[in-house]
Amino acid sequence: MSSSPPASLNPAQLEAVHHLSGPCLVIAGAGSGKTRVITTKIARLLEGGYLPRQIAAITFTNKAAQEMRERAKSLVGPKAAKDLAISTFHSLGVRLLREEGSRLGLKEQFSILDSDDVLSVLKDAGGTTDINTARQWQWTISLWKNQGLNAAQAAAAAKNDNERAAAAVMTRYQERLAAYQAVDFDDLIQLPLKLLTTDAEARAKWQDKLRYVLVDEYQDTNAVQYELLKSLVGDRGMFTAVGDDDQSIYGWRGATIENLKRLPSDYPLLKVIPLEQNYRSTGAILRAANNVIAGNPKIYEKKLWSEYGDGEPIALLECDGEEHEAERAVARINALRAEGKAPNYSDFAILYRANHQARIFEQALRRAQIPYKVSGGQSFFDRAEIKDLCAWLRLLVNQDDDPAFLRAVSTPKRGIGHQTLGSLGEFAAKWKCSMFEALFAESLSSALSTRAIGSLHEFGRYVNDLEYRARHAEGHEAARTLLMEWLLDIGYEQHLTDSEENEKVAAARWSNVIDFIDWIAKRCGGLPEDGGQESEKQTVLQVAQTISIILSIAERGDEQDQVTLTTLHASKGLEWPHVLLAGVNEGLLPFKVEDDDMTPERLQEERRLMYVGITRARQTLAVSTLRRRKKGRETIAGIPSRFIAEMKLHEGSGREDPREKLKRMRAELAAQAAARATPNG
DNA sequence: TTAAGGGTGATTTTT
DNA sequence: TCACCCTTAA
Repeated sequence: MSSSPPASLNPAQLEAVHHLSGPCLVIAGAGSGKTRVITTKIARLLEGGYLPRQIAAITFTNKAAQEMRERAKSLVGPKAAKDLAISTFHSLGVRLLREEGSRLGLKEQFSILDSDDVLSVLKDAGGTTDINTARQWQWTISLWKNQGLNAAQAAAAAKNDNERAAAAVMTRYQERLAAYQAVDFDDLIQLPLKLLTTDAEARAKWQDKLRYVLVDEYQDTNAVQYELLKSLVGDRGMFTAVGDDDQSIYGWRGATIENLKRLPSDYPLLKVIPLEQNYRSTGAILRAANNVIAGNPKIYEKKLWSEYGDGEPIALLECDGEEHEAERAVARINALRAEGKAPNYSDFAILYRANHQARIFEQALRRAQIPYKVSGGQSFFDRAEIKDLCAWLRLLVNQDDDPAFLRAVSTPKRGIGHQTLGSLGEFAAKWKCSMFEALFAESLSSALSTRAIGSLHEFGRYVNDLEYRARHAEGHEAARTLLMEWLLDIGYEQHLTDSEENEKVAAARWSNVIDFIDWIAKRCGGLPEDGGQESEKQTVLQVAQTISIILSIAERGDEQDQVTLTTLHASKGLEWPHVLLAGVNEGLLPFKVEDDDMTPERLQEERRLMYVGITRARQTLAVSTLRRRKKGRETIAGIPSRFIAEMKLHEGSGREDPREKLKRMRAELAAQAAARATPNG
């Protein structure tokens, strides 16, 4: 490998890559090649003597982490790439807690609850069956945790009855997590921070382990993540934060751009490097983006530019209602394809503010027989009933899977409540074993009543029995029989009817369950294939073992030639040759519900959302707005978003507006005449 | 009185 | 699309 990065990096990128002596903040405009900077910098660090495992690159999503590792691999080779500590905030937290959790009284195999698990613990802890109440609590508690508040502090900060109730539930919730030896996603950040701030030995150890830290999407960090980074990098402050204040759109879930503002004062040696050259969009698109974002106060000055030509002017589509908007979107897609400007359907994206806006576009695209995919919607496997059953299967495969145990043991309810599970959890923590293992321990009788132990044993025996049968049921018929027996044994259909008021919903859930059973049974084989041959038979247990792999492949529906429909939020980080921003109306973008006062901060975040949307486009951008929209039975006037005016579509290049062009030419002629009149000043 | 069916309204989401 | 509310019919 050459000693210097590829010559094709621009000066700002080079500066960002080569600044190794201290803290570095890269303000990476949209499409400015930030991933390239991060991966090149990793290569540079390796050359500078860092070991791969000493370099931590932190992202927000698993997908981003995976992509970064891939990109790094092509630059530094597979061996070094494998050892790099590239991970999400949360998986870094998991790593820390697995290794050091004992210092916080956490057993090594603690459980991580997903948001579904959290919801059921909250329902239980708060004594409600109402999902919306529980969701409200979950939301409030999570925000508090993201601000670094514990239950007591939250109680003190609570401003109204709802918040006071949430704080009270939070206390019980935390007790329960502790008893189960479980943590939630927020704890994966909060607890490592607690460890590093209270335990000097652990802090020194980890600061030594991770010598250099790179953070991607820095503008999305919350208060707790800021503190975690701060204690990870210590006084040495060897880190590179890469982010864009103009793309901070997650304030509502705790991200704070204070983290960007604070950085220079917390690290006086901080080197701030803006990346302004854009390698993605045409001049017209960038001009509109710059014009819109100019309405926001700046933290760091930055203006995107590119070497590409001005390109197509931005199209403004004024529509008579949602149906019309969808029709025009379809027409535009067909037109651009007919003109040969877009060979593939995957060159198009339709972006909108709220998920439900996808519906009407789906209808229109289906009618026009244009393939599309809606990203963001929850998949079949995210449904509660499917996750219930997956928990059972996971437990069959691995009895030490505590979250699976907790879910299976309590769905359906079988007289094993949180008291029993709490004691079992404590017992398991004490003996450093899984909850399932603990359940058969002799000495458990000292911790639990005979009756509780009886129920637990009954459950344990049933799981073992089921595991035995699953090991032997082979082929789709045997599988289906077994799986249906299982559902009957645990009374799952009854559970659905009991837990759901609405009979129709319960029936729909049950039908999902049947689909899922069929899906597994089919995978157990023994069915004739295309060649007439029977497929190879597998046992239910074998299929259960591969289920997580199958699920992750099943999710991969991309690679297809389809138009993308997605929310503005989910579009961040992506790009398409042709983008349509839909429903750019007051009330929707910026979003506003009746009688709420829009704070300047809220409006600014909405503006950044618009900015993110605009900068997704490479070649053409269309912005559609509703002149009329339906409200109930009547049609009301739609007001175009203020952001449309802010784009200043008729200013700038002079190409779109002949009047502007004329004015400029006159001014130029006058200037020339003036220059001739007074030669050389 | 109850069930069924239409109409309506909807922030944004990852771990 | 999905959940909820209100109307309507038996």
